[in-house]
Amino acid sequence: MSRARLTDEDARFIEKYRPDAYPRPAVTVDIAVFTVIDARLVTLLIKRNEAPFRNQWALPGGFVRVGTSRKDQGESVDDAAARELREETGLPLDPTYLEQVAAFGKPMRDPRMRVISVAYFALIRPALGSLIHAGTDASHAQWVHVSDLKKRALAFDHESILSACLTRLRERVDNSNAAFALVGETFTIPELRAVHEVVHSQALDAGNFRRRFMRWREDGIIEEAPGKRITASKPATVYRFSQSR
Amino acid sequence: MSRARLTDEDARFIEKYRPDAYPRPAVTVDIAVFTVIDARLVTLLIKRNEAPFRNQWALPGGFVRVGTSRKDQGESVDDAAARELREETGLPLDPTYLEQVAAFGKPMRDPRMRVISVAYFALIRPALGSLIHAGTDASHAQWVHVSDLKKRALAFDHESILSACLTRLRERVDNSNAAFALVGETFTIPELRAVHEVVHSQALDAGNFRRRFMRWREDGIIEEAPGKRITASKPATVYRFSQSR
DNA sequence: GCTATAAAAGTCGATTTGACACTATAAAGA
DNA sequence: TCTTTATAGTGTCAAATCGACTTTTATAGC
Repeated sequence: MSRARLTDEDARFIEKYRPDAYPRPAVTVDIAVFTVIDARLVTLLIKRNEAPFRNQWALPGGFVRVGTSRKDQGESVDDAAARELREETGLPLDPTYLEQVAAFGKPMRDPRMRVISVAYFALIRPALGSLIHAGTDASHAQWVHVSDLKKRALAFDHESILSACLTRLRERVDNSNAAFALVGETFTIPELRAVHEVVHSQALDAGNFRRRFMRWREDGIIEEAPGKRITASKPATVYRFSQSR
Repeated sequence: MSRARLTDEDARFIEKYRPDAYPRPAVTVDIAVFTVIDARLVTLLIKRNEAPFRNQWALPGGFVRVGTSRKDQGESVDDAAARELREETGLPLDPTYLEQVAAFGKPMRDPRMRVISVAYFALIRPALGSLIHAGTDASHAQWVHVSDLKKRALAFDHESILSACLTRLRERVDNSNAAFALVGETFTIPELRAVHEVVHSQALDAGNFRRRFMRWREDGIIEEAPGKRITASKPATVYRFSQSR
């Protein structure tokens, strides 16, 4: 498919176009960041230090930077999500996994003004997860066990957003390569199984999971890595994800 | 989960808040409307009669109506999609199926200004599909065979949007009840099979599809309806979708 | 009535899945 | 050093599912 061309007429029209004719919404991104800490699925919450919902817990996120001219239209929504993630977590590197979930656009979801939010979910490797908490003020950012979320009241409609992100996460762990972003660069079969178990909060048969794993291996999705993982009992074979870009 | 409450402080803050601090994007909805006409999957395209991309084909859609005050924040994005669908198709009733697909937010996707678009796909029953074309100016709205889309250049990034909507449609036909929105209120097994075939553009084994169908029936998703569908050969049993709201 | 056609029903082997038993290998402790 | 314990890794089996295929049945059209 090739995109339709802009005509001279278009160019003239655009030159004259005054974009202030209609009121516009503010657009934000909100990100459900997941990782696994101590064999439990956790998500990052930020304590707001501004009204509205000051001192309440919310998902990390912020406004999409929109440029000030026709030529400079600012950053993409995806880039805004990646940037906010970097800024709020303080992580130097790109997230292992970042995917858009949906736009949330009910009126009055923000009492200040009309705000439409695009939700993302991000996955962080377990080892990095602990860094975030250490780096920032502990009272400002907090990893919260997903199983404890029911007790929490979140700002805005972030409970709905988080719920949608969780559903999407579970779907991706089952049917795509998302789970590999929740283990280390190298991992054992039981480690990967633990991720699946913790995401679905249900135990999986070790033998059956291994069979499934071996099919991924045959399909070239994962490959054996050198070394063995020393555990309290029999050492486990170590693997790595093949599509490491 | 209960939402966090607004405090008095919030109320005072909101009262003083001036929402014009940062530039905002325009937000639109774009809708891929699908139906089946003459046993082929088609989507509705609209010929733009304004710049940019004047006289080019585009997906139906339009701007989300944002209110002018804190109290009146306008319509929800979902409502905007339903409204645009009504307006552009002229159909009096609600669409049988309308689902958000994703937000498209790259800068420069609209040459006039920064526009973020939320994409939806809608499904229309076959009988109603023909009405639309008849009702509007034929040169203005057109049902296009999905298999012929490669040849068409569409305005904006509507080719990407349409492609994402098609992918989602196929996923929903396979794994949810979307297909029932592409047959009549009552339908036969072969009619429903034709929908699956046309969406995936591949023939399905009649016997195996029937077996799958019968499992849906056992699960109470569909139920037998009175009467028989008269065909050129053996009459077919008629069914209906059970969850008719 | 005969024929063509498609709905409807049935068959069969291959594959997948879930539940479970069994074996192998290391650490830990007596 | 021998035994225990834990868990990685292997194997088995029946049930469910799936794809390809055959057979029966009911109707329209000739």
